[in-house]
Amino acid sequence: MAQEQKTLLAATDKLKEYKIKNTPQRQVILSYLMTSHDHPSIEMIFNYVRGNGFSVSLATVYNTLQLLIDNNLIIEIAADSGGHMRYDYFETPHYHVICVNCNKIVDVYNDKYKKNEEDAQLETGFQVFNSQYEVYGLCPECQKKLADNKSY
Amino acid sequence: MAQEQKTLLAATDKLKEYKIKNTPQRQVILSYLMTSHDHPSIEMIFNYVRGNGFSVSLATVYNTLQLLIDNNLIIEIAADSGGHMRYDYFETPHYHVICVNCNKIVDVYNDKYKKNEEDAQLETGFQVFNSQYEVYGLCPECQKKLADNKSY
DNA sequence: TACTTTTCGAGAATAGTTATCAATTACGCA
DNA sequence: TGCGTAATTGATAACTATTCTCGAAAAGTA
Repeated sequence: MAQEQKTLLAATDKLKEYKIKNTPQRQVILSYLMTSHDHPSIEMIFNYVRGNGFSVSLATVYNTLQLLIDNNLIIEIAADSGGHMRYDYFETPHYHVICVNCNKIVDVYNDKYKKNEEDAQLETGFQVFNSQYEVYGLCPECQKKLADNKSY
Repeated sequence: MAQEQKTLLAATDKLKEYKIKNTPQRQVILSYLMTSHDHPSIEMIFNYVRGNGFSVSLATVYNTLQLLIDNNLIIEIAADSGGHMRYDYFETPHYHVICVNCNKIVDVYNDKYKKNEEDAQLETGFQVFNSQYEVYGLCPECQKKLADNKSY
């Protein structure tokens, strides 16, 4: 069986598990998020779905993403400059290191930051569901690029 | 001297310290962010400045906030539902606990989460400038409100 | 005080997101 | 297996947050 179909099935299972009505659009969007590591934007998702031969509208992409967020299956990342939100499947806790120059997003699979959730709960009385950590800096490539430009 | 004037002076000093050209609009916006703890939105800032007898346009609010962000004086918080960005003076490291129901934002002054910056730097080779941590949950009031609604 | 440069601001332009609603589809149930 | 109901889809319109434009005004410097 092709890898592509396997992930479609995995996405279908997830949708069932969360009692989300199973449509082709949702399968493709979720399977894309489950397998890709490129933290796609709305536009990338829209193009991906159409590129794979499924019909879809922007409205459906927005609706589906909101649904997946509400079910805590994916998270939204504010990748500042450019102003485009990015989306990420969030089964395994990890945090994001974001380049302020080129907007690249790198995953770090380390859930130490999650430990603060308990503190937050104790401190504020909130019932905590989730937490996110983002680190901002310059990626190695942009460090080099900017250093080269300066040494004129 | 009135408290209000003191914070205006404090804001002026900050602007000088960061070599940002000193204008009434910038003074008022920065002093508002330095003293208020309500993580205001663009609109709230706009209204505050006009409400205090200063002329300002939305464009200026946007420009000023971007300038302050670029100088790492303030940070932008994505307070999801509603889609309005919120702004916060960021001299003392702290993180934000956000109610997913009413969008209230509570500060927790604890910089443990900042320790992950070193990890991130080692792991990714990024030159790290800053990091942010957000916790999502239900505030005590909304917990109560929702519990009451369910027990009909 | 005069000069140069930067900033301000009103409104136009843009772009991301949400709303609308008829046609279609999914899925529980007999 | 097929029917009926409720949910979803999608093209487009509407909306709204943000950015752009550019002449006027103000800030900082000598």
